[in-house]
Amino acid sequence: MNGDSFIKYMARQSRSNNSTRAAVADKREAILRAAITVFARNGYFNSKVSDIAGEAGIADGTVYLYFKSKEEVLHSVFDRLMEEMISEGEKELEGIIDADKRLRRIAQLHLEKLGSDRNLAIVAQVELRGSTKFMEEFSAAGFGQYLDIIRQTFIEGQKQGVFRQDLNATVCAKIFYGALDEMVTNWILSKKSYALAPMADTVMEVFFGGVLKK
Amino acid sequence: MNGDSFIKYMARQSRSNNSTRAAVADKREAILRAAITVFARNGYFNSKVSDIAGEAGIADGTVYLYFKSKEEVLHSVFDRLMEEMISEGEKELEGIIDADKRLRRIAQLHLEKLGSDRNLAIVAQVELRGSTKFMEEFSAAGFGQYLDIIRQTFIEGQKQGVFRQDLNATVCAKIFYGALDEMVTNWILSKKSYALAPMADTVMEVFFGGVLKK
Amino acid sequence: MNGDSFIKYMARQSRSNNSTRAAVADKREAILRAAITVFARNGYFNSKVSDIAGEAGIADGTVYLYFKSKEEVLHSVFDRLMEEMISEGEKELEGIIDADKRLRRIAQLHLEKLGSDRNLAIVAQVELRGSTKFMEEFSAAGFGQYLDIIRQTFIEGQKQGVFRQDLNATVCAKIFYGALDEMVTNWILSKKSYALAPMADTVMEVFFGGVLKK
Amino acid sequence: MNGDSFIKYMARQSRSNNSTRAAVADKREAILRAAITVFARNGYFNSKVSDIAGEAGIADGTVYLYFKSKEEVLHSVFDRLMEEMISEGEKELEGIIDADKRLRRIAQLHLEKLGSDRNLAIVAQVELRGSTKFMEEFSAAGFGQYLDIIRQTFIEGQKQGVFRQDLNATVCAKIFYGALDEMVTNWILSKKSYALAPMADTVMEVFFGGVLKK
DNA sequence: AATGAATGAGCATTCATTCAT
DNA sequence: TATGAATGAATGCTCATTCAT
Repeated sequence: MNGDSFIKYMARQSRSNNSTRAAVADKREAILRAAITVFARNGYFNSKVSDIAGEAGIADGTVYLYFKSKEEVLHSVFDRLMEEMISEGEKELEGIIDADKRLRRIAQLHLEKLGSDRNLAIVAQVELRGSTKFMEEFSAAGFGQYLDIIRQTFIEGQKQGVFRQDLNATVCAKIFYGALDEMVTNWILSKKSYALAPMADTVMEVFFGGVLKK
Repeated sequence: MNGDSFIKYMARQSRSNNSTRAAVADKREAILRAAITVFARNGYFNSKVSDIAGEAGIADGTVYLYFKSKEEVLHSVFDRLMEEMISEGEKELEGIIDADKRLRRIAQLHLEKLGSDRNLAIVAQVELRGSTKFMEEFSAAGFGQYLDIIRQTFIEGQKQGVFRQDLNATVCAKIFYGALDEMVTNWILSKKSYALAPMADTVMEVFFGGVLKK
Repeated sequence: MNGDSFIKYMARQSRSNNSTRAAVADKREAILRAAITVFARNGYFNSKVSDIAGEAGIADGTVYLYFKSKEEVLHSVFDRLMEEMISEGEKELEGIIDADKRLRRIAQLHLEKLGSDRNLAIVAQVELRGSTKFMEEFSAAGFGQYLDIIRQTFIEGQKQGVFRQDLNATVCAKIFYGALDEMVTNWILSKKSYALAPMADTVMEVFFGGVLKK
Repeated sequence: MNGDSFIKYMARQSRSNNSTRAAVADKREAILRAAITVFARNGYFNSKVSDIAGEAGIADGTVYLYFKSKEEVLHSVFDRLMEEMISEGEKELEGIIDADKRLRRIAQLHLEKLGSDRNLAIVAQVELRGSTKFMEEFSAAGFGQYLDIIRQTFIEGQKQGVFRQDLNATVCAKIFYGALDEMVTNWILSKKSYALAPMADTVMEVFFGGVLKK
């Protein structure tokens, strides 16, 4: 005995092919966006699942239809961010051949991306680091890949003869990333409001030419 | 008023001045050390007060004789670290006049300090950032001071004519700190075991001279 | 926007209006009844929230869906009792005009009400007094109102010419209430089992006529 | 090897006969007084042993040299009060033969005693009732004895022909006590400041003559 | 799929009591 | 006797997760 009405039956039919998948993605997306807002506001550990659900305008239980746990929500935020940064980066870097120009473009993209969404930046910089376990086990993949892109670009530059060959590419990649990262962290914590993206230029200036007077 | 003998009175005084105060400091110290170990292992939020007490070999309640709350333990870890880094730094830098040499020494000290205590480094890098609130409200003082020392040194170098005057000192300080910070973070997360301190050289090499081939 | 059928929507509505509200009231009620039992058995401070939950046959956390805290449970017990005694009293006294008959009816109702639920009486007599704060801040309203009804009735009797006009109404109301109260307290503490309500007659006899032989 | 000084030794000797016992009684007394103050302020369950010790100007542990537990302190407060009221009462009533005069004197003494020490009254009225267990198990003896003195006096009055013989002495004793008790309770809770003792007259007036107009 | 009431494991903190000094 | 640092059992409350509807 199925109590469903005809109307509901039709509605389910119409949903089942295209729109279902899209709707699912939409709601997942909405939850992730809500999570970023909430995590940025209170931190991961101080955020309740019900806060996320409330922010997303859904019931608490619904979160569990799209994510296995609160932790998985956090991982998904990170995964999506890394995925986006890498894929967007690849697209943007497609035509750029010179390693120095590629590196400069990476710096710009990095700061543009995080500078355009303060909440996302907060979660990325602060919350995602709130757990050694997380850093070790989960972020490894995405983050390592990101750092590797920088490293490969640096090596390419060394081959191209633009970058000094006496420097360790891995360490240089870290320095480069660390410098950018610090720009973001300070931007988040700053009480003043300023654009993040333009700082890419100064970073590149120093990274390329150093601070010593010649 | 008090039936105690003079000798006994003096003994008690001397105890309460020397050994008691020392004992109190010792236990506080022991708790902090235990907390660093435990926080490094599980993260702040996943650490129980009873874990800290257990690690320190004391009863749960005893923690509260020395700290007001679990949170205060975390803050104390941070405060002590910043204090140490700043005071040790000041002592080490005393005789060094050249800004470039001072900066190099700061880099070395930073990596030596954190490189000598992996747990402390983990807490410093990972746990202390696990809370936006924490970063904003508490670390502000110590961390800001630390960054300012670097900035002042840089400005000094600009005056001395060693550093380029067209660069913004604040941004350069952040780049310098960010690069060092990333060395530490990667060192912590790395599965390989290597010395952290020597990386100061490469960082200085890049920070000073840049990566571009001349 | 919602794929639910109209029928289903209506069904849910009617459920949330009737049965849901009733169910909520039922569970609140069940918790209050459980609390009275538990408080009567062990006293407020020696009762655990889990005792109340256990007695009510629900999980610990469920108590907090209906009450903000353990303390609020106690207050609710008291509030409900005062409310009931006053509203039931007003209903019962409606047609009674003579002040002496009203007073007698109040005495009967008071002892009937508490005499019909030993646990409730225990909580009312013993637990609710276990805190000066409670007596001062919370019971003020209800208890004061109750005592005032007695006082007004006494004044009415003085106007009607049944009661001596040389007596202070407030003090007489307290004597009346105090006498009844002591009946209840002794009944609770007594190891013998006897009916409480009939004692109203003796109290009225003494209160009306005094103990002196004429 | 005993480190005690000669002075201390002599001091101990001088204390050991008379003054020791007195000193012990004094400190016990001081603790009880402190306890009354503290219990009156916060209630028994909300009072810490360290509060009592602090109020008495001694160390926490010292309380346990004079009392077995916090609960025993409460019982001692009660025991001493009952003892005092009964022994003082007996002394005061010694020469009084007429039962009505005895009863009037009891009422006066009761209100004088509690009216002279608000904190004691608070503890007696409010805190000592905060536990069914307490009322049942401990106060039984003292309180029962007190009520019995009233009852016996009433019976005496019936024999003397002053009191009506158709009334149950036990119930009358309770009414009498209940009326007095309520005077005290209201006095404690009242925000206005007034003398408690004079209310004995009104209580006797009503108890003896009743409220009905003749 | 969506709901949200119910669950119950988990934990920071308190405080009566002890005991070495 | 007196101290007060140390203990550790005890508990109110939270919140991630489940599941009947």
